[in-house]
Amino acid sequence: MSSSAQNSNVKASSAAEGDAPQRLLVIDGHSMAFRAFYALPAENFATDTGQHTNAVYGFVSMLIRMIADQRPTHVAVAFDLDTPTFRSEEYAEYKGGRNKTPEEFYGQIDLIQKVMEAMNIPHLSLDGYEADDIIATLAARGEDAGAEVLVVSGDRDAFQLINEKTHVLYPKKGVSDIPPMDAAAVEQKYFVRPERYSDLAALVGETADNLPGVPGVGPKTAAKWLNLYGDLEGIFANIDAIKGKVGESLRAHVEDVKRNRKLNHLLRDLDLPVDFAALTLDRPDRDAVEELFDALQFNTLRKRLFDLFGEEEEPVEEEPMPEPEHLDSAAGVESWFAARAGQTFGLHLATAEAAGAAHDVVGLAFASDDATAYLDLVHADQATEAAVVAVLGEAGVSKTVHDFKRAYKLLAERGIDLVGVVDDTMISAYLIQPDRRSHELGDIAQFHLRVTLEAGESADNGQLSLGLDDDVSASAVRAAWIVRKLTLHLAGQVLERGASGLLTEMELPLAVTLAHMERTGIAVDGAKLDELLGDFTKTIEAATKEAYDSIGHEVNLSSPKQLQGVLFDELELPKTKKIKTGYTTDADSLQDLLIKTQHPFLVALMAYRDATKLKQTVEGLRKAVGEDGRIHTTYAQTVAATGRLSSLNPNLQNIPVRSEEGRRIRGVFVVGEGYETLLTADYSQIEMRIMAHLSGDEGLIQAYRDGEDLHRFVGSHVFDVDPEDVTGEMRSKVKAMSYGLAYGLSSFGLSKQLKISVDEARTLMKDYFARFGAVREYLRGVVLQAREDGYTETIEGRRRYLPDLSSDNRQLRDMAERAALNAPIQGSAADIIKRAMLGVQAGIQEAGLASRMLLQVHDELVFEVAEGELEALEVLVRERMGSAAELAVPLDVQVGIGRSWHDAGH
DNA sequence: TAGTTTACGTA
DNA sequence: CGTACGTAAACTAA
Repeated sequence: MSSSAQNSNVKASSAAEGDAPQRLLVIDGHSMAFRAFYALPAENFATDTGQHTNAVYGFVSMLIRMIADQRPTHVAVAFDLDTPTFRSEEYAEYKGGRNKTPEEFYGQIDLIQKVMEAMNIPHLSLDGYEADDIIATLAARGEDAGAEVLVVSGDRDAFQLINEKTHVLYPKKGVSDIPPMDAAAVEQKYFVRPERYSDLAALVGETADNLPGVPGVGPKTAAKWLNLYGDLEGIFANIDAIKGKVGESLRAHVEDVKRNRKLNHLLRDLDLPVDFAALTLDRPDRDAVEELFDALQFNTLRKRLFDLFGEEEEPVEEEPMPEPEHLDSAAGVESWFAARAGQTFGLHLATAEAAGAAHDVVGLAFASDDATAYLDLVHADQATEAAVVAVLGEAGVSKTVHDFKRAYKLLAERGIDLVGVVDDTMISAYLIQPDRRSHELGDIAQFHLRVTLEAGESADNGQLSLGLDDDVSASAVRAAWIVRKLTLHLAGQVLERGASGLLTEMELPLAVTLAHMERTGIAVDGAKLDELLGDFTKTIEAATKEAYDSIGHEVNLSSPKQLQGVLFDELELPKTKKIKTGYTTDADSLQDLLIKTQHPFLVALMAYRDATKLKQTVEGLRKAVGEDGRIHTTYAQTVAATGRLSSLNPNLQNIPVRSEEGRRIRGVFVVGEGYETLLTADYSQIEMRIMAHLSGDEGLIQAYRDGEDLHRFVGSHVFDVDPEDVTGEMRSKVKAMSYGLAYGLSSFGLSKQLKISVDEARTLMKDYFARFGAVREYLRGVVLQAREDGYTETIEGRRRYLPDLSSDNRQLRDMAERAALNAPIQGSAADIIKRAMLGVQAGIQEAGLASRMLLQVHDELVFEVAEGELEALEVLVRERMGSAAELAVPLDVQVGIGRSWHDAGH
């Protein structure tokens, strides 16, 4: 015999004994390995030596998930051997006709077995028998030991094992969706109890095992007979009573059925050299796992595995918060901080609703390692306030806050400077998990510390007109205490993820710069705004009338649902792309419909859409104009997963620029009183330059160094013509492709965008990569590396974690791959302009200029230039933006000047 | 009233 | 079947 129970060091655990329920997980090794193999693309999972690992990865991933979800006390994996079994001896064609094992699968079973050995999980196989028999035997032993048994198998023969103690986990698709099958589930699906399943399978046959059943008999007929006559024996006893074609068919194939039944019966009493205790789940052999996973290049899986078996996480015993001290005198403030010199203080601002949507600071909460304090700013006398202002403005006193930019602005409203901030828990949490949707204090406290910020009350909902409110001060103190704890907790993870530099050298200083930009705002011309609103309103009215006339009745042109009725039911235009609620009416499709049908309603509808969009934008801007005649956007520093900023209330990063009508809106953003002009500065083609840099493609790099028209240059190579012979059409195709590549564009997508055939698009891409091979290598490498590491990285080391790169869900995986292609490029561009902003801001200060930075639009900065500073500022901006990163290609900066954003554009 | 869907503006 | 965002209106569910 060649049984291999490798684990001499698996010992009976005492933890699993006693009253604790025992649970045995038995896995069909080959079956699950194949599942994993087909669920994950082999080309994305390979080591440097060329060994494919997709089946290994999927198998181990599935195993980890099973152990985490099911919490078994005992685990075993059974494998088939290549040698003949009693079944193939009996019936030579058993399991014949199967497709040849794919080449990429070779060696992966061995690797899975090695992983099992490293994980101290017994794997078994037995000469002459199949894995199913081993599983059946182990299940029987588990049942005898009083354990609950879970069989994981993609083989339906396992259903015969189901009873009250034993359930089967039968994978539906991939390796992540594995619903448990119990007796009821089998009955629902096959109309017989599990103990009759083998009889049913014998009648119906099993294609996968090359066992033909009775022709014309499916599960329904078989179940009917079995329920009528009890079991197979009963059927045979009454075989002559069965009428019709199927009856004849059955009588003609009795021998086949008997053979099938003999072969699909699983043996439950094999002589296996392990007892139940030997299957006890033990901890992995850490060193062996390290070594093996190094070779397999499984980095994220290693973490998941060790997390699973890691030290049981202590439920965070919440340290009782010290009673807050009330700081109500200058001496009190000074002595409280003096007694804790050198510590880092959690700071939280208590705020109250002020006029409009604004907030006022009404109090300050502090938390040190072992004490908390609250200062009521509303009632504090001047000396007390001066004392705390000194603390806040003292760089030597370290503070940590949640949402530094907000705190900085709130304090700046009162003329207070906040200095010495060494951590912002919102930014730290963001750098650790940039994909999280919320980084609010309560959410990250819950996630990282497993504590609740506040039961019910939030920090700024108190009625404070009369002064100190207990709830408000209490929740502010609590928040400061949590912020302090979070900083301690997050610091290690920030360091571990290489984000310390980003935090202290980039994001924290940037918060101050952004605060200044937000407070400054940008001036708008109110009269011009009103004029635009009138113009767009007129256009809307005209378009609406035209639309109604062309179809003979009214309809809400803003309602996609009503439009569907008009377009596809009433006018019976050709159907567009399907969406959840029917067929899309988006601009692209309307354009297509117009070309096909020339229907005047479409023209009016498109004009209506354009004009309403513009009007909405104008209305939004008008509502956002402050008392100072300026618009103050807010930049979200912890929202975009790639590292970009986003802009809200209002969004000034999506002001129209492409259409002439839309560009008029840029004309309302003007230079403010006392200033000379606006200046815009933008990076030209920064993402393409980053692509050239990251890929190291000599052709692209040289083109940029020579200052060539990049798209013309690429076009001449792709279409194999002289640069001067590149037509406008060729240039725009190449441009679309070049940008598309950074987004993971497919040939299908490219064909759609350029309105060319998929074949033509494919050829275009092929020719592109033939000339710029390094780009293809780079893009391929990004995904492979990210899959291995679990994250992508920008030039400043900003990471984005993409666990879905290993998902067996095709759609999720594809999305993650595209995100992986784009994140380093978009994120590096974000790094560069952030560096540039800090550089420019520092330069303005060093030079003592009165000019100021107003807006950032991803690759563009907008400045308000003070009298006589135009030349100095332009030089400064060009210099600092141009030197914000050292790339293999130059960073080209284009500058425009004008009294409005429109005029300064270029 | 709160959340979702559709559409569309920017880089 | 191209990434990253924010906003608004209509619609749906509670």
